Parts: sequence; structure tokens; C-alpha cells
Amino acid sequence: MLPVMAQSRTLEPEEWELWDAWMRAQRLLTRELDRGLQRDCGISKAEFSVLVTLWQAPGREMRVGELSESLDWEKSRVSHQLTRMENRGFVERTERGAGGRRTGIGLTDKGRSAVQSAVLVHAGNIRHYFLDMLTPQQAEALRAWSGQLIERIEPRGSGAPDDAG
Amino acid sequence: MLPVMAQSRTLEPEEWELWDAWMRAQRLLTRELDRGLQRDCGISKAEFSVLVTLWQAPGREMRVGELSESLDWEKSRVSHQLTRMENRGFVERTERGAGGRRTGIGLTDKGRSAVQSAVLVHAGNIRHYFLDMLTPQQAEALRAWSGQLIERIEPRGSGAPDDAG
DNA sequence: CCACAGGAGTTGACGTGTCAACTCTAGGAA
DNA sequence: TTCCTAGAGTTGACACGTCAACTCCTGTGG
Repeated sequence: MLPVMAQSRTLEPEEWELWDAWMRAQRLLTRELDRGLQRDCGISKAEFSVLVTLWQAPGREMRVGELSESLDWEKSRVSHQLTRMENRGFVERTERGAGGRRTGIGLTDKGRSAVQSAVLVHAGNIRHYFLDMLTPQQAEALRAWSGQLIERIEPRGSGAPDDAG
Repeated sequence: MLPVMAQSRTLEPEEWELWDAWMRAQRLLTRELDRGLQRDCGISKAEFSVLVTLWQAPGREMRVGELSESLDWEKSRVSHQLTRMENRGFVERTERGAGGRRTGIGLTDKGRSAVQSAVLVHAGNIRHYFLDMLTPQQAEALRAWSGQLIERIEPRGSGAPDDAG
């Protein structure tokens, strides 16, 4: 039997090839989509994510914690991003001194118009570079694999749905 | 949400679900691998990429342009990265005033020892989070899809090995 | 010789992302 | 009341990445 050092084995050429191809594809795809948003809409992917999330929110207003939860970003990341986007005029922090003093995050007019065009552009790019290239079998494989991996790294079921507090 | 438009329409729920799952999986995977390198080896993915590339180079020494080509990174990115890694003691820029004045980039002892352990750790993590979770069908689908996408976005058969994830 | 184009590499400004430390407020116990 | 805790949000330090402008050298033509 071979030495039991599964963790201390480098990748076989075939394994490496698969890993390398996947990494490269993934990197090229995200790069292309980022550039598309920047070129056609003048916003970054991070800005797009925030804008869409706010746009879909009931009342078009959320708190930092909700944004953080919804985007699966750290709170400090959200806060930094909001600062930059506030400086660029896409969002505004509105104080609510009353019942809960937390600041609400809302879209500005500029943010609203940006997200409306960006959604269409981005959807087109996702089709062009991702969806249109998938055979049904590949789509199914990707879907299954993504689900497995998400379940493994970030198991669902502890989403805190009914913990009453 | 939006009225359906002929050319730039938003994604159908099923399409969105696939895209979202893929993006999330991809993000979780790279995050996990990054953290693994940082936790177990004390280096970042960017540092790992540079170290491995230098380590595999004949003579363990390259110039910035070669690194840039090999990693498929912009030269300025390489330069910034080398500055940070030089400060951390992983690489050194050696002057060659003579025939070509270009600076050669070499590994320090610290860099050499770091890369040797990191290669094993990283390979183990790639197995754990990626390779071991793939059925043969999924592996084949991923391989085919990656190839198609790379060919579409970067049609050159540019032999640039990827940045080692 | 000087001028100048062009490539290699660097630098600065800025946006992005993580980690740890911090402020501010509310709620509970001594 | 005062102290302690805990959560929401912010900030600072630093690493990463892109873009454009810059330096330095070299080769070519006047």
C-alpha cells in the first residue's frame, strides 16, 4: 500500500489540467462580465451587486446588516462599499433616529437609473458568455456540482428561519 | 419584474438560479482555498502563484516580463506584487547591470521553503474542495465547458500556464 | 553627436476585500 | 445608578488589482 499521505500529494497532470482549465475559464468569465458592466454601464460588479439588491428590496431600502446577509458579504465590506457608492452618488444613508437608530440605505435617482440599464446589459452578457454556451447536460452538471459544493462549504439549514430571535 | 424585451431581457428564474448557484459556488471555493493557503502556509493566493511560477522556472529566476506572460497578469500587477513580496522577504530583485540591465527576480530561502510546503497544502485543498466532489460526468462537463469558454474569450492557444489557483 | 521612438519596469491614484479594533446604543445584573 | 455585555455599524491598516503616467535604457535616423 502506498504511504497514506493523501494531503501531501501533488496533483496528477490530468487533475491539474482540469483544475487549471476551470480556474482559467472562471477568471476569464468574471473578467469579461466585469469589463462589460464597466464599459457599458460605468459601474463595477460590486456596485452592481449592491444596486440590484437594494432595488429588489421591498421599499428599496435596507439596513447594512440586511445587505450583508443578502449579499453574503462581511459587514465591513458592505460599509466600505457604501461609502464609495455614497461618494459616487448611487446610494444614500438615511438616518432614522426613532425606534431603531440604525441607518437605512436607499437608492438615489442616479442609482435607480443605473441599475435599470445595468440589469439588461448584464443579463445579456451572462447569456452571451455563460448560458448560451451550455449544453443541457453541462448545465445540469454545473447545477449539481454547484449545489454540492455550496452544501459542503456553507451548509444550508441553519439559515435561522424559525429561531424566533 | 421587468417587461420582457426582445433582445435585452432579464434572466428567467431558472437561468438566474443556475447563474447564481455557479457564482456562489465559485466564490465559496476560491475563498476557501485562499483561506487555506493563508491559514496553513501564511501566504496569499497571489503570493503562491508567483512563488510557484518562479520555482518552476529554469534557474529559479525570471524577469518581470516573463512572470507577467507566464501568469497572464499585467506587468504593473506583477511589479506591485513583487514589491510586497520583497518586503515580506519571499523574493529578491537582483540587478544585472551588464549585458541587459533588467532586474532578475529570484526566490529567497524563505520563499523556497514556503512554496514547497504550500504546494502540498494547496494540492490537498484542491482535492478536498474540488476534485473529490466531481463525478466523472461532472468532471467531463466542466472540462468541456471550460475549454469552450476559454476558446471563446481568449481564442489564442497562448501557452500561458494559469496562476495556479 | 542629438533626437526620438519604443520597450521594460516602476510608481501613484484609486477601487476592491479582509481583519481587527473601535464607537454607539440598548438591555440586564449588582 | 453603574457596570457589563452584545449587536449594529464604522474605521484604519493593509493586501490585491487596474489604469495611466512616468523613468530608464536602447536602437535608429538626422
